[in-house]
Amino acid sequence: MQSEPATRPPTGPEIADWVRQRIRTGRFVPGQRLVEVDIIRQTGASRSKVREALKRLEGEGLVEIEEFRGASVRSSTLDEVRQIYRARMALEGMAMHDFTARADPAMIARLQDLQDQLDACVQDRAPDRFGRLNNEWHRLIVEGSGNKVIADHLQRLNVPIHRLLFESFYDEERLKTANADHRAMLAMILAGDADGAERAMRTHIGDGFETLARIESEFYS
Amino acid sequence: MQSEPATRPPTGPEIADWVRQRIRTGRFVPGQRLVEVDIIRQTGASRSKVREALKRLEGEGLVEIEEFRGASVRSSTLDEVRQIYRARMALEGMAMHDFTARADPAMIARLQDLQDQLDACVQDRAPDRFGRLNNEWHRLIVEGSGNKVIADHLQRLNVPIHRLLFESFYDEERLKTANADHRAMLAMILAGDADGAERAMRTHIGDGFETLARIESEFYS
DNA sequence: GCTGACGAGATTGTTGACAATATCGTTGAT
DNA sequence: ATCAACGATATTGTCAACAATCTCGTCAGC
Repeated sequence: MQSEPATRPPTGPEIADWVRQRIRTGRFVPGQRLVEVDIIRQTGASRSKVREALKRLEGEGLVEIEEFRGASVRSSTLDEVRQIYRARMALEGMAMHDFTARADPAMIARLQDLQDQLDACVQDRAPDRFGRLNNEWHRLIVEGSGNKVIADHLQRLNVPIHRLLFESFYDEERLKTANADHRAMLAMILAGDADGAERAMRTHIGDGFETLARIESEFYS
Repeated sequence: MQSEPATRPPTGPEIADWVRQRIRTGRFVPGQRLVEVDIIRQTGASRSKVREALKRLEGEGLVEIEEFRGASVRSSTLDEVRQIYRARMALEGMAMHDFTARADPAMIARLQDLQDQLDACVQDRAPDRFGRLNNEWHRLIVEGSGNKVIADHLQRLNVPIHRLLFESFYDEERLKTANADHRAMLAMILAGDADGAERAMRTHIGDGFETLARIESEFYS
């Protein structure tokens, strides 16, 4: 980001992205304080923009701001992660319902294309690529539902997942079952079974939380 | 708010509340520009605080901020209101599900108490009071679900409903059916039927949107 | 009369300085 | 050695002045 020192200074949302990314990849760990001056030095932004970005991230629940102590990366309890997943089940389930009901042929084609690539990842045991394609799959459903309000709220429901957890999230077993879920949902979409697709999405996300919880309990034992 | 000129200046969130209220009660109408200096004069806050509040409200979707043109009250299309209600169906439905599953006796007692008061409102034809108690009823369900994440997101899902719409929202017919819904849900909660209660909540909110849409189409014809 | 350029005033965006508070090492008493 | 009071430094919160941009009335030219 600071490779070209002569470019325009970053805007507020860009700083927010920058911090978000660093939290996701584990360069900022839970509890770590986010000192404004450090972020200014590393990004070249002005203080107002940095403060604006931090406030935004506080709204997303990623950082915590205490008066006169500044921002620090929030560490969520397992129970809070459960609540986040519960909200995702509700919203993404609804998105799946509406996606199925609207069923644009072009969208379905894109979904099938993605599905083929996901199948390939399972065959090749490529968990990293699978993770990215998986994100795209979920985003496609949400965008395709045509509900921007739900899309907005889901964007703010990102779990502050640590790097170590992430790396072990997609073991071979999980990869297979997740992909099987995807294929089952695709079938229901093609059949126009909106209620069934919604239920499937909810259990799919619920299973994701179970997996995460299992890993976390192993991780801390 | 400025009745006592010697009190401490209002904080950011307080300004946000102040503006929110004025939008809800129709003193700020959709499209109206919110000039920073005016808000400063009327609330006694500093400019930074006002700007902070407006940014927050932009995040909630209540106001729109254009560069060098400032904030104005956003007017949502009927389709966007539909999306909002769709999100509320998903989240409040899930909240109802979890509330039923957790079923704290003290909470249920409070709910029954509220229900009695609502019944009285229907008898007395007191739509204003009914509206307030209705809000409380919904909030009780959400709080009682124990999911703060969902509670947070629902708080940001308030529809910018105009005063005129609001006044005709609770006609006698609507009052009766809404209250019947509430009583049916209470029965399901007592029976421990979480899935049924969730479905009932979803259709209840869906009906609310239908009513709103019907009024709006009458209003603009 | 109509149109477009122009400029004064109004409004928002940004920056930097200053105030308020926390942090942390130091010192001195017990 | 321990601990509390203190002070220097670091960090955040607030505000006011300045810069950038928009708005709208005015006026010259056609």
